[in-house]
Amino acid sequence: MPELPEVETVCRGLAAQLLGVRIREVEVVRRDLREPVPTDLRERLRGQQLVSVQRRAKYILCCFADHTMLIAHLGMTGRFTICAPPPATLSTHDHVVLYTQDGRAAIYSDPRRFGLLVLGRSDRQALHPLLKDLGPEPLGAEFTADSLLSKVARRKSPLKTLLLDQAVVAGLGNIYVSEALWRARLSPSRLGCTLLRREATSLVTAIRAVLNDAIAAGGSTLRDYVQADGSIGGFQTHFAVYDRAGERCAHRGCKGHIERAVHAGRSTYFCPLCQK
DNA sequence: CATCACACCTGAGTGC
DNA sequence: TGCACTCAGGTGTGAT
Repeated sequence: MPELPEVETVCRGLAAQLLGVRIREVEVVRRDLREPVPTDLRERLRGQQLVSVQRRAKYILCCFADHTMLIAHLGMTGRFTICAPPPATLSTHDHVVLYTQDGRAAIYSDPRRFGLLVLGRSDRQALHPLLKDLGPEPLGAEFTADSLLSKVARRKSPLKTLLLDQAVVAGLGNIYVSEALWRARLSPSRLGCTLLRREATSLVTAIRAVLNDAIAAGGSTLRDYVQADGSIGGFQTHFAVYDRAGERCAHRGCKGHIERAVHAGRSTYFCPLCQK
């Protein structure tokens, strides 16, 4: 579910609402997420003041005044929403609640429990095991045609698979990889080692553009995803290819129809006529 | 190394 | 209405 634009939107919502607040209490309903919720989460966060909310790849990083950092991942179905006042009873899949001193609650929910909540230190962020092997941020200055080429030039996997690899570029998921390849007119089946320099340039541009468009729309909601304030995203109506098998290709003058294929077990959508 | 099938878990949708 | 089955936005593991 939540890919970079969705996680970015959640981070912005959390930051806008919660920067500077103190955690009054922490309630852990169940610990068995993708990794166990740390047993000392409550004592580490209680009384702490939130000083920043950042995103790295698909991770939400909540940094507190003493450099304690809460690392959250939403998996496929996770939500991180702010409630005021806190609900009288929690829902089935609400796993962890942060109650603030000003009478609100940040609720972490995840039906499938593919997400996680763990602790790290904001002053040693880059060394954390979950973060240390991530590739460049696609919206950052380090992500260029050269840096992309250096990571894929010797790889024999399809571009679809490579772009899902968080060590190649950090934050793309199944939807935005299909959308970016369509915008760049590159076939998802093209092997990394065949990518030309000018193609890498268009791919970098396409990735940036689709991510920026999706962030501007508040992300994409297929089913579970909501922003921090509970509202749904708006980009799902702008998909050119994702889940649009059989429809006409939207590139001007292209007579193709969108097809579905499978790469590494995941659906890929593309136009066989204009993506080369 | 690189690649890939599979597992993790729940819920929604489909077809009978 | 119920059941069996497939699929889903992610990622870590282990086999090849």
